Amino acid sequence: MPLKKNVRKIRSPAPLPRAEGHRQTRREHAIEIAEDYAEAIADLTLETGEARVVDLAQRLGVTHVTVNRAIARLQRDGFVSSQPYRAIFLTEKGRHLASASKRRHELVVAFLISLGVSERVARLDAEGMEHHVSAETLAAFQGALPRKGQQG
Amino acid sequence: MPLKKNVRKIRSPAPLPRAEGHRQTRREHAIEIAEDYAEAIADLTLETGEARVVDLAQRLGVTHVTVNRAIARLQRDGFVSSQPYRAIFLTEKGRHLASASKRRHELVVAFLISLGVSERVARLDAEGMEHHVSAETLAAFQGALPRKGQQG
DNA sequence: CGAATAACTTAGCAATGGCTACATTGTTTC
DNA sequence: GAAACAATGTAGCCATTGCTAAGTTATTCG
Ligand SMILES: [Mn+2]
Ligand SMILES: [Mn+2]
Ligand SMILES: [Mn+2]
Ligand SMILES: [Mn+2]
Repeated sequence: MPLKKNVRKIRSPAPLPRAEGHRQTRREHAIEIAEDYAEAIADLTLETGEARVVDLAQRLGVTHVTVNRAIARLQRDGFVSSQPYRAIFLTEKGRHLASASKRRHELVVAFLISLGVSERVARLDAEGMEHHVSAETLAAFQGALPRKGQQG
Repeated sequence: MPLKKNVRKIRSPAPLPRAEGHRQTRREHAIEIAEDYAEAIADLTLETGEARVVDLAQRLGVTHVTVNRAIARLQRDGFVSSQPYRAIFLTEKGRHLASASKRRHELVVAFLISLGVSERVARLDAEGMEHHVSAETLAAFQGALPRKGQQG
């Protein structure tokens, strides 16, 4: 029997509509690429002195064309600055995003390893999980980490 | 100094190229919607007797049009069967996906709560994290869960 | 220096997944 | 049974994110 009218349901204390989780997930996905690129650009700059399109493509597992267009979006959104045929640089905003992302990423990896997950799988899973770990959950991960309680 | 040729680097034991994590993440994102819809359809069918477009839209936080097109893709991929103006049903394949997804989802929520994360945030974060939790990591979550070691 | 090569850019295709506006079909209600 | 309404479907828009093919620019090397 389709087309049955929605009955108004009586609820007690507003129990977190399920849609909220999906909305949050979509929001996180919308900035995920910015986070991964920022991290990669920061890493490459540190490791090799500059971030080039080809190296980003290699590291992210996409073609250089995909990187090119992503960089254009990141520049539009204020995360990087770039000029034609030159290397890519993070803006202040981009550096902040990179360092926050990098810290969270490494914490997630360390936490998974501390749980007994193999390093390989920890690194693979963390690449996706990291973007959905809120501040509260990150703090819980950090708190559950064995030693060096400070932050080292 | 841009346009510097890539130097061939000498490596020892093949240390998991970083691109692999990003590739895995993209693969997971490609089936994420199927997983969430399968779960939602199974839940609604159990709770209210059938899964209707409006109820799915409500639960997933999108418009009914978005649901409609998603259902078309799911049917194309063999996860659901549907006829115009009728409710939506899971295929065998869809039911399997739903039950695996539901089990993983609930385990992730329970694990986060056991870590001290508030139920609200646990539910919000789990909605995105779940799709990136591999079998190995899920087992580690389960192993770290307080009691009822079996699976209840 | 000029040719070869590597890196980068541009053009254009496709799938996904969101939307609004409008059309159609079932269900309820009078 | 017809009007009103709820639900579903269709048309068409847009942004993102992947791709291949072809063109352009910078670097390197003979
Ligand atoms: Mn990532
Ligand atoms: Mn994700
Ligand atoms: Mn779920
Ligand atoms: Mn989910």
